[in-house]
Amino acid sequence: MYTIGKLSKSTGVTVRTLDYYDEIGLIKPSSKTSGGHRLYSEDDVMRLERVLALKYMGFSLEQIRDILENSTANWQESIQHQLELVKREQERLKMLEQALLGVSYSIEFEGEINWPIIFSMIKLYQQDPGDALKPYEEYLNEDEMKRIMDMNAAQMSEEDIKEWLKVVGDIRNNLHLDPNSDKAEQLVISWADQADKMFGQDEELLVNMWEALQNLQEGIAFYPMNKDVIDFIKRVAIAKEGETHGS
Amino acid sequence: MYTIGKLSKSTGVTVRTLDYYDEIGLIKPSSKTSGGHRLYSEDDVMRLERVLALKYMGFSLEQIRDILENSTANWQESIQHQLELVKREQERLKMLEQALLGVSYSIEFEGEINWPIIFSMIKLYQQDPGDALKPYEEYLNEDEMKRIMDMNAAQMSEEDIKEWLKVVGDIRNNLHLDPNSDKAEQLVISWADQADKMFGQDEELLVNMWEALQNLQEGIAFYPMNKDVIDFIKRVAIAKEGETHGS
DNA sequence: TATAAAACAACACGTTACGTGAGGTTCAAG
DNA sequence: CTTGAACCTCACGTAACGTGTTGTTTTATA
Repeated sequence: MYTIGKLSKSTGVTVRTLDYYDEIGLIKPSSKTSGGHRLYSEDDVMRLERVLALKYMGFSLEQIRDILENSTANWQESIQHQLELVKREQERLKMLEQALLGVSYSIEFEGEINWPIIFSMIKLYQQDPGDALKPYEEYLNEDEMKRIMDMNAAQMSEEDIKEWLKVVGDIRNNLHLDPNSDKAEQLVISWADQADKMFGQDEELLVNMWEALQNLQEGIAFYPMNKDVIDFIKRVAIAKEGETHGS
Repeated sequence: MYTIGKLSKSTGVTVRTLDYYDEIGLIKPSSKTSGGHRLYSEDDVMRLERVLALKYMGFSLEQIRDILENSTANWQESIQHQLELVKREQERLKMLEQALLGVSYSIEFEGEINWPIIFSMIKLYQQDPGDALKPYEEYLNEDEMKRIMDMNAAQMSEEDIKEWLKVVGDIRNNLHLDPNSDKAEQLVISWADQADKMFGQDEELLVNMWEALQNLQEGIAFYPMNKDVIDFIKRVAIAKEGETHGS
C-alpha cells in the first residue's frame, strides 16, 4: 500500500495529478485510512502505469478512461485513429516548418518583412494553394500550377533553396554591372543552371513563368526574383546575342 | 470600414474570436459608431491578416502581440526559436508514431494487450532507453545496447517490421512441426535471413542477444520472439546438424 | 416613420490537465 | 504528547476561444 506521496515519488507524477485523477474518477485509491488519507494498492499502481502509457501515446484522459473500461474491445480502432491524428499532425508540422523556413529566408534576404510573400507562402502550404497561385492563372494552365505546387510540396532541399537564394542575391547585388562583362555573364549562367535544376524538366513551364514574372514584377514561384533581376538577365542575354551575331 | 460581422465573413474568423482579440488588446477597432458598434479600418484588416499568418506559424497570441509591437527587431530570433520547437515536436511525434505502431503490431500479433512490451516500447522511445534495456545488461555491453537503440531510432521500415512479425508468427503457428521436416527448415531459414537483415552486420551482437533471449524468455529487442520460438529454432538446428553429421 | 428582424455588445460559464497556493486535519517520530 | 511532515479539500489560474443569454443598436421593410 502506497500513500499518495510515496506513489508520487516512485512514479514521478505530482501529488496534484494523482489528486486530479482521483477527482475525475480515473484512478481511485482502493482504500483509505480512517483519517481519510488515500492508500494505493499494487493494482492501482498498475492502472496508473497503464494510464501513463496511454497518455504518452497521446490519448486524452477521457479516452483513456473509455479504453480502460471497455477492456480490450476496440483497442485497434483507437490506436489506428490515434495514428491518423499523429500523421495529420506530422503533415501540419512539415508545412509549418516549410512556412517558417520560407519566412526566415525572405527576412534574411530582404532585411525586412515581405508580408505579401509570407501570405502567398502560407496560402501555398495551407489548404488553398489555388489562391496563392491565382495571380499566375493568366499565364499558367492548371497542369502547370499543379506541378509548381508539387514542387513546393516535394520540399526542395535546404541546399537547393539556399543555392537559389544565393544566385539571385548575387544578381541583386550586381545590377549595376556592365551587361557585356564577364562577371555579368557568369552570374546569369549560374542563374540559368540553377533555374534549370529547379524547373528544367519542363521548358514550357519555364517560359510561361518567365512571362508571368515579367508582368507580375514578383511572385512566390520564382521568389526572390523581381523585375530588376529579370531586366538584368534580359540585358545580359541581349548583349550576348549581339556579341554572337557580331562575331 | 467593416462591421465586425462583415470582417468575420470576409476573413473566416468568428465574431467571438474578433471579440476576444479586442478584449485582450490584440486588435482594437480603430473607430466605433455612436452606439458602440465596432468599425474596422483597412489597417485593422491588415493587422488581422498578419495575426492570422503568425498564428498559422504556431505563435501564441501573446508572442504575436510582442512580435507586432517590437516591429522588425528580432524576427529572426523568434522564427528560429519557433523552428526549433517545431523540430522538437516532430521528433516527439515520430516516436509517438513508432510507439503506436509497435502497440498496434503487438495487439494484432498476440490478440491481447501485452503491457510489459508496451512499457518497454515506450521507455525505449522515451528519454530513458537505458531503463528499457536494463534486463539485457547482463548479456550486452553498453556499445551493443547503443546499437540496438540506434536501430530502433533509425525506424526500421514498416515492411521490415511486418516481414519480421510474419516470419516469427509463422513459427509460432507451427511449433508442432517435426524438426526434421522441410517445412520446419524453411521456416528457420526465413527467420535466419530476416534476423541477418536486421542484426546481421554484427555477429557478436546477435549471439549475445540470443543468449539474453534464452534466459529472459521474451524481450523487446527480439520481439515478438519468445522461449517457444527459440526452442523450436534450436530443435531444427540440432536436427539439421545431426543430419549433416550423419550424411 | 414605425416596427420587425438582424446584427451587435457585454457578460458569463465551459473546455483540458493540471500548477499553485491557503487553511485546516491526520500521521509518524520522538 | 508534541511537533513537523504529510495530507485533504477548496478554489482560482492557465489559452484561445465556443456557446449561450440578455439587452441594445442598426437596418430593412411596410
